Parts: sequence; structure tokens; C-alpha cells
Amino acid sequence: MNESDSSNSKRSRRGTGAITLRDVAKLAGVAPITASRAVNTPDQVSPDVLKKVQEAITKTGYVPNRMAGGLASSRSRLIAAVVPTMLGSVFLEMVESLNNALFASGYQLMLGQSGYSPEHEDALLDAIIGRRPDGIFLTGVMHSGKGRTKLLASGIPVVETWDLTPTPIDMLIGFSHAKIGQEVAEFLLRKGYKRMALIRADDERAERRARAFQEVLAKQGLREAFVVNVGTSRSILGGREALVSVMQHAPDVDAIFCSSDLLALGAITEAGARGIRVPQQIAIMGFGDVPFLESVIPALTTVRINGAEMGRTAATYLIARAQGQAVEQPIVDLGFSIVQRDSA
Amino acid sequence: MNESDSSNSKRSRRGTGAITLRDVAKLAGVAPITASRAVNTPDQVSPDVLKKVQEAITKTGYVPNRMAGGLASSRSRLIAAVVPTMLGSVFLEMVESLNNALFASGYQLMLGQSGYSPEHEDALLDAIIGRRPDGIFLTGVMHSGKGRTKLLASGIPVVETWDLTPTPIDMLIGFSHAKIGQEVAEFLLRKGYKRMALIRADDERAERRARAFQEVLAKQGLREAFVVNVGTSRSILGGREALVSVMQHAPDVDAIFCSSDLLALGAITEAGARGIRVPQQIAIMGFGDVPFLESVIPALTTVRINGAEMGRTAATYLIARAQGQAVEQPIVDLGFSIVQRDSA
DNA sequence: TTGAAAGCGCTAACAA
DNA sequence: TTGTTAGCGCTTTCAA
Repeated sequence: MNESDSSNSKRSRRGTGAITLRDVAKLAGVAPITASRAVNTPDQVSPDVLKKVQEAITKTGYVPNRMAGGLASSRSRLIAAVVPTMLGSVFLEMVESLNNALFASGYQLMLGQSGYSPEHEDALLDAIIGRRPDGIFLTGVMHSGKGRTKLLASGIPVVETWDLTPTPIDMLIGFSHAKIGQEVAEFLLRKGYKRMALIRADDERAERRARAFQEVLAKQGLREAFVVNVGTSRSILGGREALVSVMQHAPDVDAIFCSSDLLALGAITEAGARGIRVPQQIAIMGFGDVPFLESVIPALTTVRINGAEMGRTAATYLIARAQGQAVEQPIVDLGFSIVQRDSA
Repeated sequence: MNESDSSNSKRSRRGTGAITLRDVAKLAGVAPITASRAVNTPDQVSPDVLKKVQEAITKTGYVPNRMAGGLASSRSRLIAAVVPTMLGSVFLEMVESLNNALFASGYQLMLGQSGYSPEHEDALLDAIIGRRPDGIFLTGVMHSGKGRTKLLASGIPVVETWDLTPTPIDMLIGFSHAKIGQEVAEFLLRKGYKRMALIRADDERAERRARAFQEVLAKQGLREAFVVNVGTSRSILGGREALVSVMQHAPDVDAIFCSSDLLALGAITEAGARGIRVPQQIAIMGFGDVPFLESVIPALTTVRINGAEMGRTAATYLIARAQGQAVEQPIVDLGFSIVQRDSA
């Protein structure tokens, strides 16, 4: 019945029974705050105390409760990432490198999927902000006024990606889809192709590339590209079906720009099945330069986006801001490159 | 200078300045706990109060701080998932469905990547446990004794997946890799193939499938399958290079079992490049049945793993346990199926 | 270098 | 149905 017995209080709540910093401190014979310093800022503590605390931690198997720490310090060491989907595989490299960079600096990644209804998006934002992450990573830019307001009001550092916009919420690491559409069109024109088609998923950025692509053709007085919108079926099957559609409605097409490598692979596959030779009869270009598809035959001519660098840079920026540092160049045009291989 | 001015205390810490439940309660003219109930258990509150609180929330833009809530209630509404990598794409469906199911029930997903050094794994576990998630999802089973001890000691519900083991930490949703290896071998034998090869990535489960595969051959008195270990290059290129190796060292092989669909696609690609007809000259099988690769040509004969169901079921189990419910069948053999298409 | 006190924002327990 | 009180486990602030 000594002081360490706390079961005598009337309304006690008693936590989960897990080891707390208190227990460690008691075992080490120091105050809780000293144990805290031994864990977080070991050089503010004498070697003797440090050793005792470390021993106590090992003995008890103590794992600090980051929820409590986060609440007390208002630093959650959590970064939220919003990704439309992983299945298209264009975002994988980016998420993977983001996650790795964050982890290396002691941050955790919380993943949220967007791309559903606006209500879902709203709920997702609330769920994210409710966690008080130290930073938010967005795939794409936030258009919804409500969403922008919420993010702005939260005061949490935000990185938007995969696009350029004159009015980012905060930081921005992207590239110009219009420029891609334009340069791809020019590239194909330079190669001598004249009757183009576009196979694209139903997303706004693909739309932007398509529009710029068409504008170049228009300026050259060429026929408008025939467009197949595959909706959300960004698979090989989607690409195959789209090629069928192209052959039906515009059989004389000599070059196709697809909105993803996977769609391009599908188109190539279907072309093969129909005895259409790529690129001799039809040139096919992809988008994304997904690493594990690089070696298909014919090797994919595509637009390279450096997802890994985007993830890394975003992590750097968000962590800097989380630690109160300024980011000198918060708006970055990451650029892109056309990788010429064999399919166009 | 009335009661709402709190700046007169000496040692005040003042939080981030964000809207808190207190502010909402004050505005609505109720006690904080009442506002809390209006948010979390609205039917425990009178319609009148509910309305006033909701108005106050709208007016202030209040977003509850889940760190504080989690700390107070010891329920973080966070689930951690450990995935070796996303890049191989076998795990994508699973992660996506896990995340969706969790979000629909008000849980967030924290993503961690394993597959690096043991120290990394250790740090990852500490980072996860430190967040006090309500559940932990593991891709694969935890072999490390240290890891098992940590997880067990944490008392957090755990689901292991993608494998069966007689000694799961807690819950288990998997299937038998040995059985897959065996059934694939039998399947190929039934088709009349006799000179086999294995193309596999360097992971333990692929190893298990390979061993069972070889055992069947041995029992039949057939030649041992020629094995190419591609290490971590689970890409199309990896598959292509592996096929080259097979052709060099065992040119008479008539069937190949690959440890992933992507490797199989690579092998098919290389075969095409060399004028080897699939399946007439070589049969090629994959593993995973990745949805977006289903329509390659020749259509992939493969082993179907239902990743989406695995993710969904895991979410259901973890949420049930997080809410204190028991899971009746905590160990599930999800099975698999051999999907016969054209490549074998 | 160490510690005492206070409080981060919320909810459990109890009381009315 | 509503409120009071205490406390979740940690860190900030101030003091020694």
C-alpha cells in the first residue's frame, strides 16, 4: 500500500495498462521529463542518466506513445498523401519514394484515396485534417473551393503535384500537361505522322494533354485526332478495346498517343493480334514511363515523368516546413522528357 | 477582460490556436462533453442541442482532433499495413481494397514498407506500435522472433496474410504456397509438359512454391526444373533476361512457371522476340492474376489470388477486433485457383 | 543538468 | 439528457 499503488482513487480511468514514460522514469529513478529528454534529446542529459533510462527502456520494452507526444507538442510526425488510385501504376514509384524518404526522417505516411464522389473527397479531407498531419501531399491540384478553403484554414503545409497551376494552395511540384500534349504532337509530326488518334482515360490531366495535342494539329491544318475515352479502364484490356474502336472509326490512323503506358501496351497488343505492325503501320506512344514496362516489344516510346524525384522532393519540402524552415523554391516545374524507343 | 480571456495565466501554453471542441461548446452554449456527444453519439443528445452544436461547428469550421480523441479513448482509429513493396503490383489490389474498406468504417490506413534490413523492420515496427494503431496488417507472416514478441507485447490485433503458418501471431488470412507449387506442377504434367523451368523472384513464398513444384517432379521421376532466380528485378525485363538464361542452359524446356505475372509477361515477350511460340513450343504460367495484365496475348495462364477479398476480409477482422468483438474464424485459408487461359 | 507544474484536446466515469 | 471532474501520456514552460 505505498505510493506506487494508484488503485485507490475513486474515479481513476487507468489507461491501457501499457508501459508509459512514467514507468520507465520510475525504474530509472528520474523524473518523467528527464526520461523524455533521454529519449528525444539525449545530449541534454548526463551519460549516467542516459544509461539508466536506456536500461529501463530495454527492460520494460517501452515504446513511446506518439499520439500523446503529438498532442503535447502539436507535431504529429505524420504526413498524409492523397492518391486517386494505385492501380494505374503511374503513381507507384512516387508513393514508394515518398514513403521511403519520409520514413528515413522519422515520419509516417497516411494514405488516402480520392477519385470518388465529392462527398468522399470532403470526408477524406476531414479525416486527414483531423489527424493533424505535419504535411499533406496531394496527387494533382485541389480544384474544389471547399477543399482549398479547408486546407488553407488548417494551416497545414500542402504540396500539390503532377500539374502546374498559377494558384497553388501552398507548394507545387509538377509539370505542364499542355506542354506535353504539344511536344508529343510536334514529335509525331516531325516523324512524319499525319493522321492521329488519342486513347485516353477519363481524367482531367489527360484531357489537358489531349487539348494541346489537338491544337497543334489544328494549327498545322491537319485533321483532328480521333479520340477514344476509355473511362476508368486504364488496363491492357482498355487499350485493346480502344484500338479496336480506332480501327473501326478511323482505320487510316498512323499514330496514337495514349494517356498511360498500360493503355499503350494494350494498343500494341491488339495491334499485334490484328497483324498491324508497330511502328511501321501505326506508331504508338505511352505516358508515364512506368519502369517495369520499359522492356516490352516494341519498346515503348513514351513520356517520362520522374515520379521518384517528385516523391523525394515533396518529402523534403514537407519535412522542411514541418520543422519550421522555409522552402526557397516552393513551386517547381519538374519537366518531362520524351523517351524515344521503338514504338514510335 | 472577461472569463473568455485566458491570457492572464502565467505558464499558459496555448495550443496551436485552432478551433477546439471547447470553442464549439462555448458558442453553442453547452458543456464540452455535450458537444463531444453531439459529434460522436448524436442520438444521446436532444435535437435542440444537436442543432446548436452543428451550427457552431459549421460556423467555426471545427475539425475534431483525433490525436486528442485517440489519446483519451485509447482508440486511434488507425490501422497500420506493412507491405514489402508496391512496385511488383501483386499487392496493389489488396492494399486498395483494404484502404477502401477501412475508410468506409472511419479508419485511416498507415502504410509502412518492409523488405529492407532487419534493423529497418525493427524500426518500422516501433514506429507503428508507437502510433497505437487499432490493428496491424502484415503482408506475409512475421518470422523474426523479436518482431513477434514486440507485436504480441503490444496487444494490438494483427492479421498476417499471403501465407499459412501453424503459429500465427493472431489472425491469419492466407493460402498454401506449397499447394500452389504442387498443383501447378500437376497441372502442367497433366497437359503433357515434362521439361520444366522456374523463373522466380527472391522471396520466401516463391521459394516455397518452387520447392513443392520440384517435389512433384521428383516423385514422377522427372528432371528437376531449371531455376532462374531474378533477385529483385520483378519487371518485364527481369522476365526477359530470365528466359534468355533458360534458353541458354536448358533449351529443351517446354514449360515455365514464373513467380509473378509480370515475369511471365517478360518471358512471353522474349519468347516472341525469339520466334518461340507460346504455348506451342513453351508454355508459360504466371502468378497473381494481376487484373490489368489479364488481356495480354497470349492470355496468361496463371494462379489467381484474390487480393481484393484478402484486403476486405482483413479490414473486417481488424475492425471487429478493434471494437472488442471476437472473430469466429480468425484463421482462413483463402485458397487460390489456376486460371487456364492461353499461355499454357 | 534536472525537476515541478501545467496543459495539449479530448473522452470515461460518475453524478445529477 | 446534461454536466463535473479527472485523466489519457506526453512535452512545454519556468525554476532551481
